[in-house]
Amino acid sequence: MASRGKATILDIARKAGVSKSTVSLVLQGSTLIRPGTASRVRKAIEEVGYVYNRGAANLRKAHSNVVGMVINDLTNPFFAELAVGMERVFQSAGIVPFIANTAENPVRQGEVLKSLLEQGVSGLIVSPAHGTLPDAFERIRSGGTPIIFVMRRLAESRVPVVAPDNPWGAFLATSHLIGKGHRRIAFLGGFPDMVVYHERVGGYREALAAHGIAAAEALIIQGDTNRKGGMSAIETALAFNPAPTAAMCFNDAVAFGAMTGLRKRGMEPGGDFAIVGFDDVAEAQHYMPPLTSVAVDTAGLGERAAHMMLNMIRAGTTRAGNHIGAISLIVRDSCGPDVTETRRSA
Amino acid sequence: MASRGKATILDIARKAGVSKSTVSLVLQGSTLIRPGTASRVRKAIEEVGYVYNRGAANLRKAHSNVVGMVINDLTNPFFAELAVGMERVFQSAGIVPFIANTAENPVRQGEVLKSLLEQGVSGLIVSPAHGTLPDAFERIRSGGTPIIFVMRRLAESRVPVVAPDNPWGAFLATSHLIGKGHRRIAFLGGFPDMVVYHERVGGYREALAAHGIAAAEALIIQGDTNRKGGMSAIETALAFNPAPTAAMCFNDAVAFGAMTGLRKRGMEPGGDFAIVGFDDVAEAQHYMPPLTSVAVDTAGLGERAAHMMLNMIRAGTTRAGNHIGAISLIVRDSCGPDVTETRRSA
DNA sequence: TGCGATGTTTGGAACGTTCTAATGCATAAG
DNA sequence: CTTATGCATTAGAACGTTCCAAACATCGCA
Repeated sequence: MASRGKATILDIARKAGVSKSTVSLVLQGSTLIRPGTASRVRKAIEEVGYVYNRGAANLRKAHSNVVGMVINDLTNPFFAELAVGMERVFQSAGIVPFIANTAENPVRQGEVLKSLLEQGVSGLIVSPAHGTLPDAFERIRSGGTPIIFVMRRLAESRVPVVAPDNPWGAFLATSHLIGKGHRRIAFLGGFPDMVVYHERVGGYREALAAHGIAAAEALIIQGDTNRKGGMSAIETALAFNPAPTAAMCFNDAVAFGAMTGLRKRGMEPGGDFAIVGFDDVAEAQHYMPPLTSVAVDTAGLGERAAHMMLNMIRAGTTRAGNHIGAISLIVRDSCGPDVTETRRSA
Repeated sequence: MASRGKATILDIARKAGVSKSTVSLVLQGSTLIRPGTASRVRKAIEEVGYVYNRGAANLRKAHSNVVGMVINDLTNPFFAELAVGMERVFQSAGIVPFIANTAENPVRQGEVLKSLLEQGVSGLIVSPAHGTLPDAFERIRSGGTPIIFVMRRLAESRVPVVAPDNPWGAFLATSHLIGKGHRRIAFLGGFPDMVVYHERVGGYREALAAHGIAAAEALIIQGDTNRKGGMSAIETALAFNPAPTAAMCFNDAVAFGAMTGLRKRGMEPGGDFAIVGFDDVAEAQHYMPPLTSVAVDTAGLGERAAHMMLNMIRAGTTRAGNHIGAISLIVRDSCGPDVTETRRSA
């Protein structure tokens, strides 16, 4: 019975002795149908194990209750948190979020985007993969599908963005390091083709300048924004002479990697070298030593992005203002005690 | 042009001066169409910015190229890794995996499952949320949709499972602890309504028995299978007198939590108390101290599950054999040096 | 010239839903 | 006893695709 061809609205209409229109009405909870009829229909639905065919429905309705969230790296707990933050909002708004991972690969991102679009998503929230070209997104946007970027933005793009205040976060973090007495401070991780990179390096530079410290370009070390990137970046940093005594990291993953790298060289993060991260992932407070980091209110940003998307969908527009989230520096132990004057000049 | 109503196969047919059937054929790469015609059609497609409507297509075709992966906790890196492992396989098989997170909530899981089904997925890979009842899945299965469980299984369910060799893993890990000289060994985390729990506790018990150690029921401490659960479990464990000197943890997240808990009490994991985890997440080797853990070949399990699903879809069956993956104990520093006889009796 | 074979293209029905307009049927109003 | 008013239900066309069967074109060959 259930095995050959799924049951349709028509089957259950027959079973309940009504027309398909009535069943459809019941399905969408119309108040038009008399309660008695409605419950009879519902019983039939239950009995047949009917599953609604949203594809067929969308064919007529043209708005689809599913949005896509395209994430560049789901194995980074930060993005995982972000994703579940958004998911929560969508779920309670009755719309279904599908998560897709691009593994920082623009080609894969293209495929994923295509699939989502073909599936008829009514909106897209994207954290673009490293190396993405903006035109694909412009095309989607001008095609009428609401789309917004989270965390990352693209240089020449007019897609609305939800992101933390990167320059200010980096400024605060770097200033903290300077306040501890450090003067040779490295910046680890990220690539110049990411806007976020410029924002964070910018904040770092400004902090140095504000304290009259000349930025040493050689201490700005590019690299992948994950643990491995952090390990090799710190390696490079320590090879310089004189070596830096502290590092501002592109994000927490890089910071964790840098810490591991330090230990490999027999140095203890916090004691021998100060590290500050960015994102303040859940792990940061449990790490050894607990990581000083820029908290960006991950869940809050996710929720904000989701709400923005909801509004865009409701309003049927592809435009919206940007949102720059407030940040705060969470001081823990990874920067150790203040560095003394004598040590600094050593 | 693009703004009012998306372009359809018919629009592009008009544009290319052919029939809709021809366009459809081109779209599915049929060799029937003359190359010249095909490229003319393709050009038209490009020009209009046409996006394929998979919903409409599935209406006729009845098999859908999308599978759903339902994960109980995406913020646990272990499951994130598992998900991307599966994703890779699916992607290269030309089918689109949608990831959904249930946040360990059976109600949410129900909603997610419903949505996925309505969307017309051709298969489902699920890591069931804690507290799930099996009947929902049995219904899906008997409805003809291939479904398999990963990592977790349900007691009374006949759904195929891909999981690591839990009993053997726990046996090995516990034996390692015993070999180090520990006799009072706690088991931390998990709940008895999870099959995995029984498997792992079972292995733990067997190891104790094999070495003639009586299991102390009070040292088997239930709790959430995340960091927080680990923190409170170790708390409970240490309150006993005599306190245990080592713990086998349900998974790495619990182990990390337990380590944090130890430090809170002024004890150093590895030195003062031995900890072993389960899963061997990427983080384990970078932790302080590096965590001894049971490696389950996460990516491998994910790939295996994905391939199994692919086969089921191709064969049009809802049945398949279980797969129990081999495990191996990765010894690192979290169990410290051997405990001496005198210390053990202290 | 007619015929089959081969290769390319096409019309139209079908898929499962929504939605508009129309229907039937009470009841209330005139 | 009509006629309007409201409520509950329904027929049928649409949505964008696939696929079958049929049509058309071209060709070689008797």
